[in-house]
Amino acid sequence: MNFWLVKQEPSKYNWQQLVEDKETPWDGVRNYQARNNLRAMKKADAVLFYHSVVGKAVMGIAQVAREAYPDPTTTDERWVVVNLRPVKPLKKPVSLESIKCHPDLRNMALIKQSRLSVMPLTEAEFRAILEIGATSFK
DNA sequence: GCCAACGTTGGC
DNA sequence: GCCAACGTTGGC
Repeated sequence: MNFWLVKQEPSKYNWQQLVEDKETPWDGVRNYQARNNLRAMKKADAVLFYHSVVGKAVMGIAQVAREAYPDPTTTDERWVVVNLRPVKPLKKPVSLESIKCHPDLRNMALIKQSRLSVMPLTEAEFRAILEIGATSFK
């Protein structure tokens, strides 16, 4: 299993909407690096959902329900989406501030490359965030 | 609202 | 292929 983090401004699409939708295509990615990460996602990979700009916190755990396929919101064949499904919310959202304070998370792409919207995590990073969020995950 | 970081575009 | 100009993202 691989570990990922996706981010979105909650005013555009947020964790609560994902919970209500049960499953959603992660569309609109228009950046090659992020696109390549989407392509590398495998079914059942774990994906943290981060709210950027407003909230600035990891809200919950999702999983890949469907691997990359062409983005239905464009005819441009360069772009792809995956489907995400909510797994569980974090007991406590993990703020950007607390991520920055954690010694094992200082090298996360979230911090080093703040504009990237889809990024891989190491398992250690994934586990550390769950620990801060007081949330278990098998 | 500002600005740094970064990506894209287009002229040469 | 280089680089200036411009646009976007996202933290502060």
